[in-house]
Amino acid sequence: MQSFEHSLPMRLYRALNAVMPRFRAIFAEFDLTEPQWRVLRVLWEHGPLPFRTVSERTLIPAPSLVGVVDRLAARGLVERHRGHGDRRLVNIATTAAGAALRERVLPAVEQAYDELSTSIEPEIWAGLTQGLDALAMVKITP
Amino acid sequence: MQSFEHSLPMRLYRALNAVMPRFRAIFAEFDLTEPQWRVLRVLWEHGPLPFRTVSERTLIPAPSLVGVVDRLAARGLVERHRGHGDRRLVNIATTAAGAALRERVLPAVEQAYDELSTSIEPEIWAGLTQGLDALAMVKITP
DNA sequence: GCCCTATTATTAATATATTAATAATTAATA
DNA sequence: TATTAATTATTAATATATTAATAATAGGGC
Repeated sequence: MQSFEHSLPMRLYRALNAVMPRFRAIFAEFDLTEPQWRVLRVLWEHGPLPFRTVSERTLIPAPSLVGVVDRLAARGLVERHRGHGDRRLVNIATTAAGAALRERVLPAVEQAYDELSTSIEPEIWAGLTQGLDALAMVKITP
Repeated sequence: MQSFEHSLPMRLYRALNAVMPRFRAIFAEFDLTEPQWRVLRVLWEHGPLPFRTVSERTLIPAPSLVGVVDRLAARGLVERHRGHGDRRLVNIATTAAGAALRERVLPAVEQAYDELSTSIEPEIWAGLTQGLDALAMVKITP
């Protein structure tokens, strides 16, 4: 029986456990959870997007995203707009308040990210991202 | 603004999203969730362990682990035993049924793991695990 | 135009994550 | 030894993940 703690999934989870608390502490300063941050982050980068696209780019499952958007909308940070052509679609867009939040949150997060990336040797970092991208392309053959 | 989707955390999440569904499908065949599997897995490997140790080795936060152990115990797969020396401690152990489950679950999981590891070039895999271990040691300086 | 199928967002039900608080016990220390 | 502090498991409250089901809409074939 191979060692559980040395398995690839546990290594992935440990890496996330080591890295994310630092970022979540920054999100919490602005009363944002990590999924809420992800939604704002993709909207800041790409502008208004269909619900489904937000789900795909944030990796937040659609049923979870419903509640995340609900809470962001309740705080006046994002808005839902029913699609004009296809009326099944719902577009998500930041409000003025949601857009303004960017100038306060992004710098702190980007600084933490810089500190993270500079704390790893460039060759290690490169091998890591290369391996992660290879994993992400693994064919799922159940 | 750096691309969100190319950030290291999102690469980690995408890698897990690509890899884990295959394993969760196997767990589900035996009516096990992933956290439930992790608890059984460490007990199979190490024998009875204190609650706190199970939490650390499975990476399941203590408050979550309470419910996970509750449900495994309700199904007769594990048991709680109050510590004899330090009566704050709670030891977790598999029952006979929990131990027997191992012979049915482990082979399927190990086969899937073998298929995963052989689907990645050995050098890529090595660079990946090296990078993940480096990340796991990153000092958290908030 | 009608019927069947597919897509989209949502709801429902259960399990887990996260943070803070708590009860029971143990250790430390004056 | 009496009291204070620290540790352990648990509870509570809220948010998210997961799977299945559902309502509304859209498309395709006839």
